[in-house]
Amino acid sequence: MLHDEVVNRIRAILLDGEIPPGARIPERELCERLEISRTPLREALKVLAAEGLVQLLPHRGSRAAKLTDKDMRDLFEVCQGLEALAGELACERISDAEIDAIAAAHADMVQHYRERDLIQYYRGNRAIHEAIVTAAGNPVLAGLYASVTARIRRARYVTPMTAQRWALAVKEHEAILNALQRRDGVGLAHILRAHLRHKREEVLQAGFAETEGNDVTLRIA
Amino acid sequence: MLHDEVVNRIRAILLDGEIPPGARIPERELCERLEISRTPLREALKVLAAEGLVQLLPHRGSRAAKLTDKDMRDLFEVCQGLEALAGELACERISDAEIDAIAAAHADMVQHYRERDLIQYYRGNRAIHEAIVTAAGNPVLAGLYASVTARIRRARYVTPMTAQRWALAVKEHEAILNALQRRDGVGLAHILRAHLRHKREEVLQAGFAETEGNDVTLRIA
DNA sequence: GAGCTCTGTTTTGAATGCAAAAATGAACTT
DNA sequence: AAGTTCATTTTTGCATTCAAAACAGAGCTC
Repeated sequence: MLHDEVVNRIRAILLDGEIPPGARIPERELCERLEISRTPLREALKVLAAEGLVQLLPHRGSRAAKLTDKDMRDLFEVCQGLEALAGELACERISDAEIDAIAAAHADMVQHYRERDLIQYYRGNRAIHEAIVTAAGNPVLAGLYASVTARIRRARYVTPMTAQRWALAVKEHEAILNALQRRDGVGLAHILRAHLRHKREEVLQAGFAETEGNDVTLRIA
Repeated sequence: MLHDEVVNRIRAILLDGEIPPGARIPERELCERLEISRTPLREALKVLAAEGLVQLLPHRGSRAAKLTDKDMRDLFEVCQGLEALAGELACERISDAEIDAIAAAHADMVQHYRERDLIQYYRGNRAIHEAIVTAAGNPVLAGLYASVTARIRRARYVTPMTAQRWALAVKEHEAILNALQRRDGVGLAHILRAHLRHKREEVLQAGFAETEGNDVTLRIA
């Protein structure tokens, strides 16, 4: 198994919440499961620590990173900035074919909204945002975006998605698609910022906080 | 020696250009120099690879990453976005004391400009930009910024800093300080973007490209 | 009975050893 | 002489080993 693959598999385990935030990472167990020895496992853990997904405590092993409200806020803030930048760049560089693909994904997502299928809706949502970042044509940006969204997503949350909020989100997405089609970079950046600000408010208002007593209620498998 | 320290020392070696871009990283030699064995060294190299400073080639060792024109452009683009975001946030959160400190650093830098001391000027310049990022009060942002600027700086370049360009840069810095003092986030973001765009143009126009034949002329020790 | 100390166990972090892959280079072919 | 092939050397990547640090728990002190 290649180094990157080891990193990705452990990342997936963390993102899936299989090792909950704050929990110790069982070195020996993971070694057996991935059928590797401690050396490559530890290399991967250091990489993930640099990414912010794992916390290393000298002589006390590694734990799955636990996010505070502040961390979450910071991550959203940066995510906003990155998406806004991606939106602007995407408008300059996106091809008609890419716009069509995003329009299709958007229609798909709206359909899931109509069916009130939250999971599929989220999936479609994510695909659109990722497509915009990809369309920006900047791998450095894409890399940072992936790292930030991974950390956010790792804290699996379910916001109490009210009908109003959901409707608003869909409306915003329509505006996003519209701005893209008009290739209105500045407008798109603004909409994306507002969109994420709303998302953040939802999440934080829902009482996100990965503290001892408060992390079970909001987590889904 | 602690893990992070190993990473930092190797990072410093790379940033200092002691191992030029594209060059093989001599594992054995570095081990002797840092007085560590291969295990911790290799852990550090994987971390630096995740950061983008080192390139790992399976079964062929690691090399100091080499940046193309495109990489450089991408890095500057992201850097612009991050600084603009930092500027906006800083205006919301910066304390009077921090503003005073930046004003002092600015005066210092202007003095170096008057003395035409480019090295000191660059140093002061960097300190101001870093202070703004710090003032944004967002460690996630600060971390990404550090990673991006490290990669940019690693490609040590000397742009043919003409009198006009230098004067313009100083003028822009005055506007930056001014916007900060007025706590004009949007304005500051704009100025920072323009400032970095100019910087990028300088660097790229100067013919940056870490290709085989073209990497000596522009590098300083 | 609460708290401290000391000892045995576990776990961590790093050095070493070993198998496999790549680089080197000498001999050979054309 | 240029290119190819094969054996030798070097380097890489990982498993294992080893010392030191943290942990756990029994016994001791007060």
